[in-house]
Amino acid sequence: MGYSIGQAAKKMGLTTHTLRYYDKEGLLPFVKKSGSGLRVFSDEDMEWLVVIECLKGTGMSLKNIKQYIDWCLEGDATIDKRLEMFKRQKNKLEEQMAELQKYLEKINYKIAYYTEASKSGSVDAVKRNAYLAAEKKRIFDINNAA
Amino acid sequence: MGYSIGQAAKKMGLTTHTLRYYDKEGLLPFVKKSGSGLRVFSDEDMEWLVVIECLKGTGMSLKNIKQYIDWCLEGDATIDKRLEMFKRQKNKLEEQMAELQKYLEKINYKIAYYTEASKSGSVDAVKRNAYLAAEKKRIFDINNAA
DNA sequence: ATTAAATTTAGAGTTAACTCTAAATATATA
DNA sequence: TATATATTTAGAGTTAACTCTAAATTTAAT
Repeated sequence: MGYSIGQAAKKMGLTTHTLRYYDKEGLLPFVKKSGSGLRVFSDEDMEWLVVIECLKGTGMSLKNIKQYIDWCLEGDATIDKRLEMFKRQKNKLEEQMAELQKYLEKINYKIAYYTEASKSGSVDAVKRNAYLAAEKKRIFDINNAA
Repeated sequence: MGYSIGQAAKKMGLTTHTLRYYDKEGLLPFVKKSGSGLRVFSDEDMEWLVVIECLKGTGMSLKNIKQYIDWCLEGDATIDKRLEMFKRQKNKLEEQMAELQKYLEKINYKIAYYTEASKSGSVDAVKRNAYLAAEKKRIFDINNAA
């Protein structure tokens, strides 16, 4: 009915070192210890880890994640702060996704460029390809609108 | 017809310190110096910076970015290596985008959860909301299929 | 009951990517 | 031409997030 730190780490794709580090940093105040002092992760604890992973994966620092967890411990008085935090994180995430979309366009250009270069065995010919030159200007020119 | 390091930094949203650091790490072998030793960034150099930013923004280490730049300096013999590198980076990027999409679902759940909690002034009532409980199980349960 | 594997702690060490400093030189502004 | 601002270098310092170690204790496997 509970997971050892090793089992929890495996489920989350983390190391036990990392989980103990998170605990030391105050990110896992909800994880209980057994009579002999071993950490026992419940299913609910695993859900906390999923939230931590989500915030970390969207670029939040461990310090700010701890802030959120502290607000949770404080109770209902912090509900609006937590709501605002997730709204801000959603905005940040949507900006990240838009940024990645632009990176994808650049990488697709490079793949097209090097695919042509590979065919002809040289980049010189590709530099005279009008379509790729126009795409390059559109996608990479720093003086275009951001 | 060329940018100073300060102008280049401003255009890229970086600091001059960072550009000099990149240069020291071998990422900017193409940037020329003026007669008196000042770096002069051409438009083409700015395009290199855009590529570096793209690779960095999609999670490539500066060390691996340098590897790519070294291949470019080596010439046509490395075209296929460069093509494969961008294909790998595209795969990585698509995985990242899928991951962010999943994070967005989690954050949207949290916003729905705390919006309800904010209305009632307490999280307790929300925990009895059947729809949110089902969504929580679907979105956060570690034992569901990844 | 042995043995092997996992866990505990405190604390030291590592890594990547900056970030800053100081003193000298160069460039732009009034 | 003064003065202010920008740039140069080498090298030191910082930060976040791990990552590892060692010695003791606990748990699981035979």
